[in-house]
Amino acid sequence: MKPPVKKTPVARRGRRDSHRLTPHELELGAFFVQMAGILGVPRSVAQIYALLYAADAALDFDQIQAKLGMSKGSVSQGLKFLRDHEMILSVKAKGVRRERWEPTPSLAASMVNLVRRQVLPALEQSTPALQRVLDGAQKAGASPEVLERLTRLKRWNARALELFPLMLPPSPGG
Amino acid sequence: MKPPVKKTPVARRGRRDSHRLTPHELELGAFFVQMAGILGVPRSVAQIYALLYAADAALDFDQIQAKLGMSKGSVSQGLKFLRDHEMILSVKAKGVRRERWEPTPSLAASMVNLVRRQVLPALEQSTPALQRVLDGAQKAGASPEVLERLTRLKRWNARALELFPLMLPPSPGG
DNA sequence: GCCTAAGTTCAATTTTTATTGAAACATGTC
DNA sequence: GACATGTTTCAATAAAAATTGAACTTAGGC
Repeated sequence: MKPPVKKTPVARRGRRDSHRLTPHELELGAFFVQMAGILGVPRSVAQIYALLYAADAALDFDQIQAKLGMSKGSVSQGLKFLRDHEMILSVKAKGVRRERWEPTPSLAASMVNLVRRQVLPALEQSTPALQRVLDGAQKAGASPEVLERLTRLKRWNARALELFPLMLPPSPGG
Repeated sequence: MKPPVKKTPVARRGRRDSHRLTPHELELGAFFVQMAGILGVPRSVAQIYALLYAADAALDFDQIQAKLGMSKGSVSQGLKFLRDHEMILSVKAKGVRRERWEPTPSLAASMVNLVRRQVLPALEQSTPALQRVLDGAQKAGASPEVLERLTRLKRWNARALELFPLMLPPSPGG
């Protein structure tokens, strides 16, 4: 599995694009990349977010691509991801086609969104699955210990499912 | 990035090893694999854990290998991971060389361990990094908005760092 | 309504991560 | 202390995930 703390993310940097970023932009990038790693978000997405986060003004597609030295495809997909998770907002001056992007006010809300979308569907799917597992074990004549374990697991899942929305409410602003 | 809900984990199954597992063992395996995916734990580890979780008695190395049809290397590394994270216990009859394994009583405590080990080091590393970023931005004459954002981020990190050990205490049994 | 700049899609490729298996290493038994 | 059994290590390989870039689509100004 991926090591607890990444060795060094040298891979794609060093291919002469880092000179476009200030040292503190780079370090903030590394921070977001690390956090993103924990949440299973790809590094390119984290880099885009970090760039916008440290930017004095909203940036457009080409500025992002240029600063990070990344492909159109990645920028497009990255912005889509960030949009879908309500982590960035478009700032549109009218009469201007080109969109410009800035981070949403609340990073906390953004992260909550992210976690919820990963975890909630999994918990929901699990409820009937665990019931089936328990039934199966019962019919197969499993030991009391196993049945007890599985029952606890099911209860745990149910409780998580009811607690989760309370901890991380839908989106009442941030 | 990995899709929110895995398409189908057909890959390595179907290579004629699933017939060794009952339907409910398989389904529990799928459940743990999914949860593991969210936490960034490889599927082989989740499969081993699921197997032990649904087992009436502690299992040894060879039983695990046979039931899951997986290599010695994977079993060894998987058990090491689970041991390191205190998710399984060895049940040793004396005079018997071979170790046998069962899940630790508290799954909750196990998962807490897992999350802590991923998150805490990241948070700790981040504290000085974010300070440097803020300093850098200040010296570079960043806008008040950016400085404010970075300051909030730093406070957030500090708070997470102090709250985390409280939410997920070291290991007072479970 | 046409033309072009802006953005998206997706198959091919690269990069990263997980798994395998054979050789090396332990450890209990006689 | 030699042997056999049980386990770990790690280089090679396979699988999964991220990234690229060129072809395609969309939207806006004229």
